[in-house]
Amino acid sequence: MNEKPRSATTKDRLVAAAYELFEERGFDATTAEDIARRAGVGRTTFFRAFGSKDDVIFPEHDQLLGRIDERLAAATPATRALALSEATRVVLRHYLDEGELARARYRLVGSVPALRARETGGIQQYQRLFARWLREWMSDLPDGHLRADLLAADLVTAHNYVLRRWLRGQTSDPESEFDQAMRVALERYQPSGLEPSSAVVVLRTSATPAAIQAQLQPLLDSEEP
Amino acid sequence: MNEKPRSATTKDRLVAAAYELFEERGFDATTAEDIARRAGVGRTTFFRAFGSKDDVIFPEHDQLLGRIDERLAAATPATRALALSEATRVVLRHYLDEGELARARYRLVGSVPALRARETGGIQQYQRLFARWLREWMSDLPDGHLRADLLAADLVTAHNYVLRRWLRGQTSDPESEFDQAMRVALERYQPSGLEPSSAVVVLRTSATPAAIQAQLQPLLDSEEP
DNA sequence: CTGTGTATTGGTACTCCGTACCTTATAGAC
DNA sequence: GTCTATAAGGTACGGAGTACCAATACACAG
Repeated sequence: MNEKPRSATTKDRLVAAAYELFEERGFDATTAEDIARRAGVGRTTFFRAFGSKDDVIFPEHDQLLGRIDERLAAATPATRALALSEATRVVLRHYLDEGELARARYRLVGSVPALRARETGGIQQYQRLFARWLREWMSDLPDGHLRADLLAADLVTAHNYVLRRWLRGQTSDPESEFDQAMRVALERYQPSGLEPSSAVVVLRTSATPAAIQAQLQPLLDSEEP
Repeated sequence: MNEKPRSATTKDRLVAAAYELFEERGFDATTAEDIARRAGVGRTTFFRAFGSKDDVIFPEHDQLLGRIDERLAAATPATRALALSEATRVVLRHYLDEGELARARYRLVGSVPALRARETGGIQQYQRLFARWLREWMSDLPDGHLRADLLAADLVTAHNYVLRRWLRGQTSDPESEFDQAMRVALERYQPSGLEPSSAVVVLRTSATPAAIQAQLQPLLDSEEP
């Protein structure tokens, strides 16, 4: 009852045709009919597959938002900092996996103001999702809601900082730059007034040593890689 | 050689007509011709005054950006924290002065996704302007560019936090909430690893005591109000 | 194989946005 | 008065997005 492979193929052909034409003649000079024709389908089919011309460039945000939400929902109070970092990493990995497609989108969005607005709208959705969880987690701190909004903005900004460096080809190791960026961003996440280098870990005494090790390892890895 | 009063009146009538119609029948159900007709002008005149239907809602961003840029350009190394706070306050004051108009825009933008995207695009412009200055000021710190981007995001986020509370009628003293929000946001602005409660002040020895007092007073005010 | 219901696609027509271009009118300059 | 410049209205056009209808492909029961 999901999508059939044939349907995915049609969408993929449309995306490929769109990127080709956008790079050939620019976004504004390309009509929806041009894209449809090159993909070998009718104009109607194009608008059925993508609600608008912009949507060809920005697909599947909803899916990413869902994965972030899942990751944050699974966090325990002791692992929240890690969950924030990992949820953000989900987005980074998505773009890294896209490879050249992500770079083509970056070039395109950078040259078309209308698409820029659309992209920042998508980014804002991530930020609001993070803020929703963080407000819940930090609501009893002084200025908790404000600090939650700030941390959400920092996470998204740190992500974009690393992503854009990678998109521009300014880094060959985005993952470790991302680790460092997350460390800086998460300086804001200090539930109590502890030293930045300390950590609070809560473990069930009934847990096996192996389980404890499994939970601790990623925390330690993210501290000193 | 600037605008004539008559021209301003026409634009004002169009803005008023647009807000009326948007609240009556909604944004999408209102055509550009409807607005022009109610304002008593032709459709062509509407598009000459505002480049698009969205522009009726978001005017004069360029002017605000210019004032922020001026304020930041005038900062000396010792007064940069204050300049950041004051530049952000320029934006807040602008919306406070608009009064009910700002609230009408807020209601409208909240209900029309297309306008939301447009608004976040404008916000992003502020953020990028702050980031441009901050990158210059912080470029020799470790992770300076990243920290500059984060602080820019924090300033904009803190501003929006207070502004939205005021727009929703959740505060009667936005200015002092803004002071507190700026204090929290500027925690990120620690050029060296000093205690958060300390400050670095550089003064010319040739300055008169009165001039020193004038420069110090706002800094002290923003520390402990 | 045939008939029937269903889902996907293509086609046509429509509204509206935004732009280009042309015409008109109003207001000074002389 | 005429001449010219500037603001305004009118018309026409291309393209986005929507609604609706026709055609075709497909599944499956009989």
